[in-house]
Amino acid sequence: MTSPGKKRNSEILKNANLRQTHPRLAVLDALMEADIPITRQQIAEHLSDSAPDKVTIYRVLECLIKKGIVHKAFMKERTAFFEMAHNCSKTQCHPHFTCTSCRKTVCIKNAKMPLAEINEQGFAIKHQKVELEGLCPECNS
Amino acid sequence: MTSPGKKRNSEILKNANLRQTHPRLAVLDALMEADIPITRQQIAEHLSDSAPDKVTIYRVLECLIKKGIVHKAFMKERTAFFEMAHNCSKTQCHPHFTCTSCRKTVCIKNAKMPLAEINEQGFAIKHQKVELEGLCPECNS
DNA sequence: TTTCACTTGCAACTCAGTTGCAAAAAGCGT
DNA sequence: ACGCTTTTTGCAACTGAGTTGCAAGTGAAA
Ligand SMILES: [Zn+2]
Ligand SMILES: [Zn+2]
Ligand SMILES: [Zn+2]
Ligand SMILES: [Zn+2]
Repeated sequence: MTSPGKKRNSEILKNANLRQTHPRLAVLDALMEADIPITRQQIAEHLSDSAPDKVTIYRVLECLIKKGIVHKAFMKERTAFFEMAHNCSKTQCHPHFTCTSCRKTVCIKNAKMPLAEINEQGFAIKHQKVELEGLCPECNS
Repeated sequence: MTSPGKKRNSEILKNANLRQTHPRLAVLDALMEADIPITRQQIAEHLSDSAPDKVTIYRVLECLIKKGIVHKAFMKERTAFFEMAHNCSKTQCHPHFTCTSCRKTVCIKNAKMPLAEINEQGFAIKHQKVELEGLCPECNS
C-alpha cells in the first residue's frame, strides 16, 4: 500500500498534466511494483480491495499510454500486457521473449536491435516492436 | 473460383500429409490470392457462398500453422491476421508496418533484420517477429 | 466554496475466438 | 464400387477481454 514510489507517481501525473486521482496513482503503483508487463486483471488483483473498476483501469491505461508513460507491451492469448515505458527509447522498447513450452514471457532489456530500414520511399517509422519466441532456460534442457 | 493455384494448393496439402478437403483448399486459395495478411472474416468474404463455417476456418488455419504453411502475422484491433508463410525464413518472417493514421498494414518484404541476441544463457530463440508503426507514404505529406 | 470540466462506476453490450458433440466425408483395404 | 475407420466439418452455445452510454462523483482553479 504505502510503497516508496507513491511520491514519484504523483510527480509523473503532474508532469503529464493529469489530475491526481486514486485510480491513476493505483494503476501506476501496480505497474511500478510489477516491473514486468501485466494484464488489466493482474493490476486489479495487485490492488485487491482498492482496485478501481475494470473500465476505469482501461481508461487510465489508455490515458497513460497516450502520454507515453505506459506501453502496451504485447498481446498473449488475446490479452494485452502493459508495462511502464521508462526503459524504452523513443522508437523502440526492449524485446519480449515468450517460451513456447511454459508460456512465460520475460523482458530482454539488454538486447539492442537496429531500427528496420524500408527501401520504399515515404515511410516514417515511429516505433518498432520486437517479439521473440523459443525455449526459456528452464524448458531448454 | 478456378484460380491457377488450385493444383499447387493440392500439392501443399499432399506434402504436409493432410487430407484434401474443400475447406482446406478454399482457405489456402483465399490466402494465396490475398497475398497480404487477412482475417478469418476476410477469408470467409473472399469465399462468399462456398465459405466454410467460422469454426472450420479457425481449425484449418490452426492446422496449417502447425505445419508451417501459414503464419499468424500480427494482431490488430484484437483480430488475428494470417498469411502464407512462403516468404518467411525459418526463424523470422518479414516485418509488418501499420500506419497510425489510416491503420493500413503492409508487408515489408525486403527489410532484413538481424536476429536478436540475448546475453543471458539458456535461451533458444526459435522465431522473431518485428512490427513497425508510423506514417505510410500516403499519410506522410 | 462554488463551479465546471474531467473522471469514475455500473450495467449492458460487442465480437473474435473456443468447446462439445453429432453428422459428414476422406482415404484405405477389400 | 463398397463398406470401415479415422479425421474433419457444422452448428449452437459459450467465453471473456475490451467497449459504450450515461448518471453520479471529484479535482482543481477562481
Ligand atoms: Zn519455458
Ligand atoms: Zn518489458
Ligand atoms: Zn496511412
Ligand atoms: Zn506479410
